Amino acid sequence: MARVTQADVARAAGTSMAVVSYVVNGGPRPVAEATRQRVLAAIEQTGYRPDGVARALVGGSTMTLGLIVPDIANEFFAELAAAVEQAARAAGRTVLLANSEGDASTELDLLDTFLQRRIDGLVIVSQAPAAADRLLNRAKTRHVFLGAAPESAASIGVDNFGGAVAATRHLLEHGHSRIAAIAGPAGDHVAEARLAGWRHAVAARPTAGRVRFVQHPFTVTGGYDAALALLNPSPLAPGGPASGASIFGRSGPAGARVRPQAVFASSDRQAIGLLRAAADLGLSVPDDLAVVTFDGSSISAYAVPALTTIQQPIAEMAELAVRQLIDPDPQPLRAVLEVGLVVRRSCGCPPAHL
Amino acid sequence: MARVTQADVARAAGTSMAVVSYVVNGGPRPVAEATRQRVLAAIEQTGYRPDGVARALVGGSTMTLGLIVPDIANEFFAELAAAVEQAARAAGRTVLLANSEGDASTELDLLDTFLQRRIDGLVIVSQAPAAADRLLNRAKTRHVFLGAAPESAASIGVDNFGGAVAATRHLLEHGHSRIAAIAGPAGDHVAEARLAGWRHAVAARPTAGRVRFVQHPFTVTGGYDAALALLNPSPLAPGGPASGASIFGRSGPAGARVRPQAVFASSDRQAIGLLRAAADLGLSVPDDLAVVTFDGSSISAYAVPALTTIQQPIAEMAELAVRQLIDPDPQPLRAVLEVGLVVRRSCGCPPAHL
DNA sequence: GTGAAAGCGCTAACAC
DNA sequence: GTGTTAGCGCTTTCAC
Repeated sequence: MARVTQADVARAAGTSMAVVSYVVNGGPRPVAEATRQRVLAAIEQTGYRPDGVARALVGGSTMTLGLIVPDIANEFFAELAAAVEQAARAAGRTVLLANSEGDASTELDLLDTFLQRRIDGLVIVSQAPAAADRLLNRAKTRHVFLGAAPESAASIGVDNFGGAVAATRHLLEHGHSRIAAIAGPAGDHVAEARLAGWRHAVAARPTAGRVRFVQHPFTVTGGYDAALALLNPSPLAPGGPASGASIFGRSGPAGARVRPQAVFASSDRQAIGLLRAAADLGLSVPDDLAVVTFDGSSISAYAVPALTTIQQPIAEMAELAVRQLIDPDPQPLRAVLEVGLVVRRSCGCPPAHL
Repeated sequence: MARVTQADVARAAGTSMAVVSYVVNGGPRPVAEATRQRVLAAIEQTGYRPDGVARALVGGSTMTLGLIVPDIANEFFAELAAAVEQAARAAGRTVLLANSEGDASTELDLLDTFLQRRIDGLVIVSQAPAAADRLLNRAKTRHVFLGAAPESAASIGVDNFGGAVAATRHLLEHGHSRIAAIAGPAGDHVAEARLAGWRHAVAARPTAGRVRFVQHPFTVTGGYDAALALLNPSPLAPGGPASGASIFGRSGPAGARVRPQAVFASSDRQAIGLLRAAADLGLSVPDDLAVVTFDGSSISAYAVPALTTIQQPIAEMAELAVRQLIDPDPQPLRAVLEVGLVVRRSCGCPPAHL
């Protein structure tokens, strides 16, 4: 018993393939009710399932959306993937997933593969937006960038600057004046925007005194190292990561540093590293050190203490992206979504429960 | 400029479609080197990319593997997905991902969709193994179950019992005698195996006195609730989840309970909830309460204190699964992989660093 | 070594 | 309302 095809159904129903197609697809031609029933019965009886591959070949659409992220094991992207898959499924689409591993050339290879698979559209957190955009345009494949994106392409981003400002201000409102920052890698678009937001907020209170920031990867170890650089009374060992200068001038010799009262961490993962470093240094969060972070991934809620964070609207991003990809006539999209402050324990606000 | 097809290339190279196919696929017939070069040039010049859909229609294979998990946002499954995608990519396959949301009927729908897409094989963490197996067998689609699986199907599991024994023994070795357990939901295959392991280990030391366990979902809140039930001196509010009896007889009235010195948590997520509950109750981990957990997902390393855990060999599972799916002649597979104890801080062992 | 042609399973004109 | 038929882009037999 090989694959059941439309021809088999047609035979069983005593009709033609075309009619079978019409009832399966509800068109484009009408079918008499009686015939319809016979076909339905035949489908039932034969166990026929339309072949998506053949369908895609003739019809044009594969009903498949691609998703490329740097690392699906990262909770932020995992949550994004879950949201995209859900939105796609709700729209009857299936999603092809791949990790670029943060590597531009891997990403381009992946794109090639997806294009050969004739995906209908792509959601991408890109390492090489310009190149990706070019490739996708040439293939006439719809796509939306999340985060970094070329000017002319559809994209969805969040207000990184505004979020960082809000986070830092919240710390300011707690009465802290020495608020340091753990920034993302230099040159990263998102990292720079968040750093700028922090800068903007602390600059508003010149009494803030010596304010410092360090630039580290968006990882747990990145946050750990950053925290050590920020919190350690002694200077870093040679070869350690570079510290940023105070915005009020170069900070004094390490021995003279005043410990920050609070830290704005640019990502949840970094904040997790910071928490560990604080624990290692015997510092209590939020009593000795207040912390606000950015992302709002589930990890921030699980941490002890729970992290006050700037929440990204992941579900909204996913829905918007999917909608854009399947919209019959899509408008140019260049969304910047609002982020919200989620107050939990790490900033020093009163405890709330799970 | 529409899609570039093989015919275009053939025309440009002054040859036939068949020859183009031969050079693209390196067979099945030989091609003269000179012709080959002309074809290659034509491909380059036209920007031809083979169409995967058409290829799949005739060839049979879509070079696509499916992955169905309950929830990709769960770090354990996210890590699994990353590993599966990586293994698949290394083998030239692409992965179609979907979330069953822990729901059997959603899972079956998903299966249907994947089958229509003609996936070559499927890796599944199933909610309805028997039904899924039947469907997949009927469609002659290869598949491997992770975790719960029908007897006759290919499956990969881990030694849940042995892992739980090792975890509990480690706690015993720390000198604790009152070791409670947070089990997964009753009826869950994996949960039962881990619970049995804990039982086995504590039974070996009858001096353990009153040992208790509670059954809760494999979630952070499940762990939180479980911890409250285990650690609170006062009885639970009415309507709270049921507590298991002591294996040495029903435990006494709540007021008379002795607080456990240690807890074996059946999953990392539950342990995270436990950590939070302990903090809320003013209990220090590991000083007041030692903890060992199960899974070894990244979250366990990030927690403060870092969690001592039973690590599942995720990469190995993924590689084994993918290999099984693409193996030209697959042997029946019924693997039970070993798990390892990863010692960190939560059990009371001396601190180690990030 | 190369090419013509027969499908893979389906949809959608286009006739009837 | 229903059936015939021409492809969709590709692989692969089979002749030359």
